[in-house]
Amino acid sequence: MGYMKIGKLAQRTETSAETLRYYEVEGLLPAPRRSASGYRLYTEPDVGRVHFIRRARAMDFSLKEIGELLSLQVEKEVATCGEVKSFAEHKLAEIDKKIVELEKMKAALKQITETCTGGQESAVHCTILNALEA
Amino acid sequence: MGYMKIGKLAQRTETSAETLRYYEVEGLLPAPRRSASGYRLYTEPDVGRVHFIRRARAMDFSLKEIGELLSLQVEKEVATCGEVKSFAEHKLAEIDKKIVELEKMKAALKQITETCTGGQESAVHCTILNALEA
DNA sequence: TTAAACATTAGAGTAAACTATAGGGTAATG
DNA sequence: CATTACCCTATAGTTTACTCTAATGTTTAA
Repeated sequence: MGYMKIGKLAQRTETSAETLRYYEVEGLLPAPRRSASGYRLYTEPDVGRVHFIRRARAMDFSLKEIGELLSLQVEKEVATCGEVKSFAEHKLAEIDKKIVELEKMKAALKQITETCTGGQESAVHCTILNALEA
Repeated sequence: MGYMKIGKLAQRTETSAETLRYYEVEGLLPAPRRSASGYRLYTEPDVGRVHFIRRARAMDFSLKEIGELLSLQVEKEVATCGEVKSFAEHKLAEIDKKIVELEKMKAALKQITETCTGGQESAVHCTILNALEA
């Protein structure tokens, strides 16, 4: 008990079975146990792992980057705390950079949506178009 | 006078000539005048248009979306300011969501770097999944 | 004047992240 | 038991946004 097949995992993580198999090929998901007939049998922690992947993807992390983040977990028996810490710090800096970039984008877009009336009038004076041109 | 060939436009917009030709094929740049020998001859407004495209790309608008924005621009008389605004607001919401998620991940990583001693012991307690679940 | 730098086209290649298809076997339902 | 739903592998196709190649013609500078 406690095992689920790929369809269930797909459903619970709002992913397709194809994508899950793809993640396995790409090394993001460990090859799970198999049933006698060869079906993949997943466990609860796999759900968390897939959720993590999906969340990171939504943040535009590449699968490669996600793999690196996840490797923090896989190698926990082997890696020293120091290694993990410096890796995490490195990733932290990257994330900070990403946030800064997004904040810039946000500021630019916000400025233009705020000055735009959003009304029915023609877009001739719409600042979004003007702002993007400037 | 006043005309420039593709190399010049590429240089002034920090784009490659290939990319400019690609934008033309994709309908983002209108087919320009040609010299007697068939060279593309661009004018000043083309610089602005390419800048517009590059800016929008930097804000993660897809080429398709940019095409829509450009057509709004072309149809300035027809399009309403509201149409343009809701377009930008949609993008803004997407960016906001990404930032929120990144902040979560940042917190998780920060927790790791703070609880990690950075010493030689095993990293069992240093996983990002644990941190995110907590 | 001739070599380089630059332009043209058509078409192929690239990378990432899926998504779909074919041709099977297995499990669950009535 | 049969039918439907599900799973398997291997492989091919898709999308986006370029990027490169080949074969060839045109400008420009020494």
